[in-house]
Amino acid sequence: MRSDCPVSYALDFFGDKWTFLIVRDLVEGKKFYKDFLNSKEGIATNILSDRLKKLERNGIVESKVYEKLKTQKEYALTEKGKDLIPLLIEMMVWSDKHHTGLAVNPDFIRRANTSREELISAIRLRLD
Amino acid sequence: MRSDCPVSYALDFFGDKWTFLIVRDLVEGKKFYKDFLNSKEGIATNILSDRLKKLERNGIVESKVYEKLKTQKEYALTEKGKDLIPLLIEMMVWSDKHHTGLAVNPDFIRRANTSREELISAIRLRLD
DNA sequence: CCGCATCCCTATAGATACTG
DNA sequence: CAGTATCTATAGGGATGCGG
Repeated sequence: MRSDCPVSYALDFFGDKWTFLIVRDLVEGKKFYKDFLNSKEGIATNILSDRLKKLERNGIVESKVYEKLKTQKEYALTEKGKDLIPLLIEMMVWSDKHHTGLAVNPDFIRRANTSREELISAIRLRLD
Repeated sequence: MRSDCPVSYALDFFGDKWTFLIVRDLVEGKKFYKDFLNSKEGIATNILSDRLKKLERNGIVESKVYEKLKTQKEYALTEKGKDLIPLLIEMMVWSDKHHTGLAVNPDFIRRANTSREELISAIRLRLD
Protein backbone atom coordinates (compact mmCIF):
# COMPACT_ATOMS: atom_id res chain seq x y z
CA MET A 1 0.00 0.00 0.00
CA ARG A 2 1.38 3.32 -1.07
CA SER A 3 -0.80 5.56 1.08
CA ASP A 4 -4.02 5.62 3.10
CA CYS A 5 -5.89 7.23 0.20
CA PRO A 6 -8.87 5.14 -0.90
CA VAL A 7 -8.17 5.81 -4.56
CA SER A 8 -4.62 4.62 -4.15
CA TYR A 9 -5.90 1.56 -2.29
CA ALA A 10 -8.18 0.65 -5.18
CA LEU A 11 -5.40 1.19 -7.70
CA ASP A 12 -3.12 -1.12 -5.77
CA PHE A 13 -5.57 -3.84 -6.81
CA PHE A 14 -6.78 -2.68 -10.17
CA GLY A 15 -3.96 -0.50 -11.41
CA ASP A 16 -3.03 -2.80 -14.25
CA LYS A 17 -4.43 -3.70 -17.63
CA TRP A 18 -5.94 -7.09 -16.77
CA THR A 19 -7.33 -7.50 -13.26
CA PHE A 20 -10.50 -5.56 -13.83
CA LEU A 21 -11.18 -7.30 -17.14
CA ILE A 22 -11.49 -10.55 -15.19
CA VAL A 23 -13.97 -8.85 -12.89
CA ARG A 24 -15.88 -7.75 -15.99
CA ASP A 25 -15.94 -11.33 -17.26
CA LEU A 26 -17.23 -12.57 -13.93
CA VAL A 27 -19.96 -9.95 -13.92
CA GLU A 28 -20.91 -11.09 -17.41
CA GLY A 29 -21.37 -14.55 -16.00
CA LYS A 30 -18.14 -16.24 -17.00
CA LYS A 31 -16.97 -18.83 -14.51
CA PHE A 32 -14.09 -20.87 -15.85
CA TYR A 33 -10.41 -20.33 -16.57
CA LYS A 34 -10.91 -21.11 -20.25
CA ASP A 35 -13.72 -18.56 -20.49
CA PHE A 36 -11.45 -15.81 -19.22
CA LEU A 37 -8.70 -17.02 -21.50
CA ASN A 38 -11.00 -16.74 -24.51
CA SER A 39 -11.99 -13.15 -23.91
CA LYS A 40 -11.29 -11.04 -26.93
CA GLU A 41 -8.45 -9.06 -25.36
CA GLY A 42 -6.34 -12.21 -25.28
CA ILE A 43 -4.89 -12.54 -21.81
CA ALA A 44 -1.78 -14.70 -21.37
CA THR A 45 -2.05 -17.80 -19.22
CA ASN A 46 0.53 -16.72 -16.67
CA ILE A 47 -1.16 -13.36 -16.21
CA LEU A 48 -4.57 -14.95 -15.87
CA SER A 49 -3.28 -17.42 -13.34
CA ASP A 50 -1.53 -14.70 -11.38
CA ARG A 51 -4.53 -12.38 -11.34
CA LEU A 52 -6.99 -15.08 -10.32
CA LYS A 53 -4.76 -15.88 -7.35
CA LYS A 54 -4.42 -12.23 -6.45
CA LEU A 55 -8.17 -11.69 -6.68
CA GLU A 56 -8.77 -14.71 -4.50
CA ARG A 57 -6.13 -13.70 -1.97
CA ASN A 58 -7.80 -10.34 -1.66
CA GLY A 59 -11.29 -11.69 -1.17
CA ILE A 60 -12.77 -10.46 -4.44
CA VAL A 61 -13.14 -13.88 -6.00
CA GLU A 62 -13.66 -17.35 -4.61
CA SER A 63 -13.23 -20.68 -6.33
CA LYS A 64 -14.35 -24.24 -5.88
CA VAL A 65 -14.14 -27.49 -7.78
CA TYR A 66 -16.82 -27.67 -10.45
CA GLU A 67 -19.07 -30.53 -9.41
CA LYS A 68 -20.12 -31.54 -12.89
CA LEU A 69 -16.58 -31.72 -14.18
CA LYS A 70 -14.08 -32.04 -11.39
CA THR A 71 -11.08 -31.15 -13.47
CA GLN A 72 -12.35 -27.60 -13.67
CA LYS A 73 -12.43 -24.86 -11.13
CA GLU A 74 -15.44 -22.62 -10.89
CA TYR A 75 -14.80 -18.96 -10.05
CA ALA A 76 -17.31 -16.52 -8.60
CA LEU A 77 -17.40 -13.01 -7.20
CA THR A 78 -17.66 -12.56 -3.45
CA GLU A 79 -19.74 -9.76 -1.97
CA LYS A 80 -16.64 -7.58 -2.07
CA GLY A 81 -16.37 -8.42 -5.74
CA LYS A 82 -20.01 -7.74 -6.48
CA ASP A 83 -19.60 -4.34 -4.89
CA LEU A 84 -17.42 -3.48 -7.87
CA ILE A 85 -20.46 -3.47 -10.17
CA PRO A 86 -21.05 0.28 -9.74
CA LEU A 87 -17.44 0.96 -10.67
CA LEU A 88 -17.82 -1.20 -13.75
CA ILE A 89 -20.96 0.65 -14.76
CA GLU A 90 -19.27 4.03 -14.41
CA MET A 91 -16.40 2.88 -16.58
CA MET A 92 -18.80 1.81 -19.27
CA VAL A 93 -20.80 5.02 -19.10
CA TRP A 94 -17.67 7.15 -19.29
CA SER A 95 -16.15 5.22 -22.18
CA ASP A 96 -19.38 5.21 -24.12
CA LYS A 97 -19.84 8.93 -23.67
CA HIS A 98 -16.36 9.83 -24.81
CA HIS A 99 -15.58 7.31 -27.48
CA THR A 100 -17.71 6.23 -30.39
CA GLY A 101 -17.71 2.78 -31.85
CA LEU A 102 -17.52 0.82 -28.62
CA ALA A 103 -19.69 -2.22 -28.14
CA VAL A 104 -22.18 -0.82 -25.65
CA ASN A 105 -25.85 -1.60 -25.38
CA PRO A 106 -27.68 1.77 -25.51
CA ASP A 107 -30.36 0.40 -23.24
CA PHE A 108 -27.72 -0.41 -20.66
CA ILE A 109 -26.50 3.19 -20.65
CA ARG A 110 -30.05 4.48 -20.44
CA ARG A 111 -30.72 2.31 -17.41
CA ALA A 112 -27.43 3.33 -15.83
CA ASN A 113 -28.45 6.97 -16.13
CA THR A 114 -32.10 6.73 -15.23
CA SER A 115 -32.44 3.79 -12.85
CA ARG A 116 -28.99 3.09 -11.61
CA GLU A 117 -29.81 1.28 -8.38
CA GLU A 118 -32.26 -0.96 -10.16
CA LEU A 119 -29.66 -1.86 -12.76
CA ILE A 120 -27.12 -2.71 -10.07
CA SER A 121 -29.64 -4.94 -8.30
CA ALA A 122 -30.57 -6.67 -11.53
CA ILE A 123 -26.95 -7.50 -12.30
CA ARG A 124 -26.38 -8.73 -8.75
CA LEU A 125 -29.42 -10.96 -8.94
CA ARG A 126 -28.21 -12.54 -12.13
CA LEU A 127 -25.06 -13.63 -10.30
CA ASP A 128 -26.79 -15.47 -7.48
CA MET B 1 -6.93 -0.48 -28.10
CA ARG B 2 -7.28 -4.12 -27.30
CA SER B 3 -10.98 -4.51 -28.05
CA ASP B 4 -14.20 -2.57 -28.51
CA CYS B 5 -15.22 -3.26 -24.92
CA PRO B 6 -15.81 -0.05 -22.96
CA VAL B 7 -14.14 -1.47 -19.87
CA SER B 8 -11.07 -2.36 -21.86
CA TYR B 9 -11.11 1.12 -23.41
CA ALA B 10 -11.08 2.75 -19.98
CA LEU B 11 -8.30 0.45 -18.80
CA ASP B 12 -6.19 1.37 -21.79
CA PHE B 13 -6.06 4.84 -20.22
CA PHE B 14 -6.14 4.11 -16.53
CA GLY B 15 -4.74 0.62 -16.29
CA ASP B 16 -1.63 1.68 -14.43
CA LYS B 17 -0.78 2.73 -10.93
CA TRP B 18 -0.41 6.47 -11.51
CA THR B 19 -2.66 8.02 -14.15
CA PHE B 20 -5.79 8.04 -12.04
CA LEU B 21 -3.97 9.42 -9.01
CA ILE B 22 -3.25 12.54 -11.04
CA VAL B 23 -6.93 12.76 -11.87
CA ARG B 24 -7.65 12.46 -8.15
CA ASP B 25 -5.22 15.30 -7.44
CA LEU B 26 -6.89 17.48 -10.06
CA VAL B 27 -10.31 16.77 -8.60
CA GLU B 28 -8.93 17.77 -5.20
CA GLY B 29 -8.00 21.10 -6.72
CA LYS B 30 -4.29 20.62 -7.37
CA LYS B 31 -3.06 22.47 -10.42
CA PHE B 32 0.71 22.45 -10.64
CA TYR B 33 3.41 19.95 -11.43
CA LYS B 34 4.97 20.37 -8.01
CA ASP B 35 1.63 19.71 -6.33
CA PHE B 36 1.30 16.35 -8.09
CA LEU B 37 4.93 15.62 -7.33
CA ASN B 38 4.35 16.21 -3.63
CA SER B 39 1.40 13.82 -3.32
CA LYS B 40 2.03 11.29 -0.63
CA GLU B 41 2.41 8.33 -2.98
CA GLY B 42 5.64 9.82 -4.31
CA ILE B 43 5.45 9.76 -8.09
CA ALA B 44 8.72 9.98 -10.02
CA THR B 45 9.28 13.00 -12.24
CA ASN B 46 9.54 11.02 -15.45
CA ILE B 47 6.28 9.19 -14.76
CA LEU B 48 4.50 12.40 -13.86
CA SER B 49 5.74 14.10 -16.98
CA ASP B 50 4.75 11.16 -19.14
CA ARG B 51 1.25 10.85 -17.64
CA LEU B 52 0.49 14.55 -17.88
CA LYS B 53 1.32 14.39 -21.57
CA LYS B 54 -0.78 11.29 -22.06
CA LEU B 55 -3.72 12.84 -20.22
CA GLU B 56 -3.44 15.96 -22.33
CA ARG B 57 -3.08 14.01 -25.57
CA ASN B 58 -6.25 12.16 -24.71
CA GLY B 59 -8.28 15.25 -23.88
CA ILE B 60 -8.70 14.57 -20.18
CA VAL B 61 -6.46 17.41 -19.04
CA GLU B 62 -5.55 20.76 -20.53
CA SER B 63 -2.73 23.09 -19.57
CA LYS B 64 -1.85 26.73 -19.97
CA VAL B 65 0.84 29.09 -18.73
CA TYR B 66 0.09 30.29 -15.23
CA GLU B 67 -0.45 34.03 -15.57
CA LYS B 68 0.76 34.99 -12.11
CA LEU B 69 4.00 33.09 -12.47
CA LYS B 70 4.82 32.40 -16.06
CA THR B 71 7.42 29.78 -15.31
CA GLN B 72 4.66 27.45 -14.22
CA LYS B 73 2.07 25.53 -16.13
CA GLU B 74 -1.45 25.30 -14.80
CA TYR B 75 -3.27 22.01 -15.36
CA ALA B 76 -7.02 21.52 -15.32
CA LEU B 77 -9.57 18.83 -16.11
CA THR B 78 -11.55 19.08 -19.32
CA GLU B 79 -15.20 18.05 -19.44
CA LYS B 80 -14.07 14.55 -20.35
CA GLY B 81 -11.89 14.64 -17.26
CA LYS B 82 -14.62 15.94 -15.00
CA ASP B 83 -16.81 13.10 -16.16
CA LEU B 84 -14.45 10.82 -14.27
CA ILE B 85 -15.73 12.15 -10.93
CA PRO B 86 -18.39 9.42 -10.59
CA LEU B 87 -15.72 6.79 -11.16
CA LEU B 88 -13.55 8.40 -8.51
CA ILE B 89 -16.43 8.42 -6.06
CA GLU B 90 -17.18 4.75 -6.64
CA MET B 91 -13.56 3.86 -6.02
CA MET B 92 -13.61 5.71 -2.72
CA VAL B 93 -16.89 4.16 -1.64
CA TRP B 94 -15.69 0.66 -2.47
CA SER B 95 -12.32 1.04 -0.76
CA ASP B 96 -13.87 2.57 2.31
CA LYS B 97 -16.43 -0.19 2.57
CA HIS B 98 -13.90 -2.99 2.28
CA HIS B 99 -10.85 -1.68 4.04
CA THR B 100 -10.62 0.00 7.41
CA GLY B 101 -8.11 2.66 8.26
CA LEU B 102 -8.25 4.61 5.02
CA ALA B 103 -8.39 8.37 5.08
CA VAL B 104 -11.99 8.90 4.05
CA ASN B 105 -14.36 11.58 5.23
CA PRO B 106 -17.47 9.77 6.56
CA ASP B 107 -19.63 12.66 5.46
CA PHE B 108 -18.34 12.22 1.92
CA ILE B 109 -19.42 8.58 1.89
CA ARG B 110 -22.79 9.46 3.34
CA ARG B 111 -23.36 12.01 0.61
CA ALA B 112 -22.16 9.57 -2.05
CA ASN B 113 -24.75 7.07 -0.88
CA THR B 114 -27.68 9.38 -0.21
CA SER B 115 -27.32 12.30 -2.61
CA ARG B 116 -24.93 11.17 -5.24
CA GLU B 117 -25.90 13.53 -8.04
CA GLU B 118 -25.71 16.49 -5.72
CA LEU B 119 -22.24 15.48 -4.57
CA ILE B 120 -21.05 15.17 -8.16
CA SER B 121 -22.42 18.60 -9.01
CA ALA B 122 -20.81 20.12 -5.94
CA ILE B 123 -17.40 18.74 -6.85
CA ARG B 124 -17.81 19.92 -10.44
CA LEU B 125 -18.73 23.41 -9.31
CA ARG B 126 -15.66 23.64 -7.13
CA LEU B 127 -13.52 23.06 -10.21
CA ASP B 128 -14.94 25.92 -12.27
C1' DC C 1 17.93 27.93 -7.26
C1' DC C 2 13.15 26.29 -9.27
C1' DG C 3 10.32 23.65 -12.56
C1' DC C 4 10.14 20.33 -15.46
C1' DA C 5 12.15 16.87 -18.98
C1' DT C 6 15.43 13.21 -20.17
C1' DC C 7 18.57 9.32 -19.39
C1' DC C 8 19.84 5.08 -17.58
C1' DC C 9 19.21 1.02 -15.10
C1' DT C 10 16.46 -2.26 -12.57
C1' DA C 11 12.19 -4.53 -11.47
C1' DT C 12 8.10 -6.22 -12.98
C1' DA C 13 4.50 -7.05 -16.45
C1' DG C 14 3.40 -9.71 -20.13
C1' DA C 15 3.87 -13.04 -24.54
C1' DT C 16 5.07 -17.55 -26.05
C1' DA C 17 6.47 -22.25 -25.34
C1' DC C 18 6.04 -25.98 -22.63
C1' DT C 19 4.32 -29.46 -18.77
C1' DG C 20 1.80 -32.30 -14.99
C1' DC D 1 -7.65 -28.13 -18.51
C1' DA D 2 -5.03 -25.46 -15.83
C1' DG D 3 -1.32 -23.94 -15.01
C1' DT D 4 4.54 -23.11 -14.88
C1' DA D 5 9.01 -21.74 -17.20
C1' DT D 6 11.45 -18.91 -19.96
C1' DC D 7 12.29 -15.01 -22.40
C1' DT D 8 11.33 -10.11 -23.83
C1' DA D 9 9.22 -5.62 -23.47
C1' DT D 10 7.83 -1.96 -20.80
C1' DA D 11 6.99 0.58 -16.45
C1' DG D 12 9.03 2.91 -13.03
C1' DG D 13 12.89 4.86 -9.61
C1' DG D 14 16.71 7.91 -9.12
C1' DA D 15 20.07 10.83 -11.01
C1' DT D 16 21.07 14.16 -14.14
C1' DG D 17 20.30 17.97 -17.53
C1' DC D 18 18.72 22.33 -18.92
C1' DG D 19 16.28 26.65 -19.49
C1' DG D 20 14.28 30.24 -16.68
